[in-house]
Amino acid sequence: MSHSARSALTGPAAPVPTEAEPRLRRIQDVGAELGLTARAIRYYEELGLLAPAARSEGAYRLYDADDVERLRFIKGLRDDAGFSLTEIGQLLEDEAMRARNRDRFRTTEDPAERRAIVTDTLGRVERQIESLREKMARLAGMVEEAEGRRDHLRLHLSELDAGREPAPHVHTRSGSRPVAATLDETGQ
Amino acid sequence: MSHSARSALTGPAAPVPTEAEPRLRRIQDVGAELGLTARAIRYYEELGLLAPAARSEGAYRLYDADDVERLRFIKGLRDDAGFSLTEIGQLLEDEAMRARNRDRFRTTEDPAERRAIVTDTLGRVERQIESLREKMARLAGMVEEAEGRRDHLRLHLSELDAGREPAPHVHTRSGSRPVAATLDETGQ
DNA sequence: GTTGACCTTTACGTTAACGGCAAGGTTGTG
DNA sequence: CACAACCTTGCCGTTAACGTAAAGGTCAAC
Repeated sequence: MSHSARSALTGPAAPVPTEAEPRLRRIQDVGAELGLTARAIRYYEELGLLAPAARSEGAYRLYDADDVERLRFIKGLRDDAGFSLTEIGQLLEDEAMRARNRDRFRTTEDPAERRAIVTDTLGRVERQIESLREKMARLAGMVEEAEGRRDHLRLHLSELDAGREPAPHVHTRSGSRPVAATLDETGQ
Repeated sequence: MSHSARSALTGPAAPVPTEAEPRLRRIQDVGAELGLTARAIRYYEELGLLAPAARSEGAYRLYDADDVERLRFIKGLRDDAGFSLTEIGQLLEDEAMRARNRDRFRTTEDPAERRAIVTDTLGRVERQIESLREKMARLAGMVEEAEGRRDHLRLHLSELDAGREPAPHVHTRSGSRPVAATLDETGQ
């Protein structure tokens, strides 16, 4: 029992996983998992969204689980939240500061300073949340509007099915009232 | 009572609002209200997101309230939901079909056909909602994650304020469990 | 120790979503 | 009618976010 097996699946290039080591992965491997190209990842590093990755002896970029998490976070901000890379940079700058704060926290004993650090970090996180919530709220507004149209159509349809003529067709344009309060979650 | 007044405010260029007419506005006017440049609006028309606008005798683009609504919708999809103009094109194609369906609906008497049309329209709206909800759900996930961090920090802070040392610092990395279930909506 | 898949940097190309300018036409007002 | 402030259609420029190709180095496996 020395080599054999798993070479059939992994091809001619794979980092050696010894014992309980940090588990470092190469760029394309990580990219494939996250749905990012190697170029995109390098670009993010170039923009400073990631710290310069660790390197192998031959200068290959190597990523650990934390790096992958950060990349996943970036991809989330981009795809899910629709932030630009510049905006993401802001949000991550806050994150970087949080990391630095953790260090500062550990290297001081002064309770007042510690409190200040945590308070600062808390503020950053809260602003991050605020930023996300704002987007969500506006998105929610659009969903509600669409749901209003949906409910109107459903009503219309049930009237048709009842064999009667459609209602006066109120033409509920540019409405801002809270439609569909009781019907919430009726779909699917 | 013939002219006078309102020329002091409106400057040397404004469409004449007679009686109860449709109220048509020029491109920059509309753009200013929506936070869009004239160029952007023309570009949207060029991409087919808007139907070619009505024109004045001198070929000026003229927009009515519906056009403005549609533009507001587009801007919402872009800024709030973060969709690309191409994606917006898809969503609006569905909307265009809905409009055509309204016409088809009015020009037929066959109840079966009418039902089919409404059903089709309903399907489109539901897909639109689905699309928005998907984005919202992922965004909500990110918010929850951030709220988890926030709550952790708050706890930490209150411990500091109590004069004690911080808790073991659980290092809750890459967590996927539903943090902060009971603490929901504690902020603001 | 040679291969083949992967990596490196460098650099130019591409697409989306407009910005900006030129050259000229239109409109409401004085 | 003259004027300022808008508008029109080109058309080229720009920024973001990568794609892609070149020229070469690395790495695990055979």
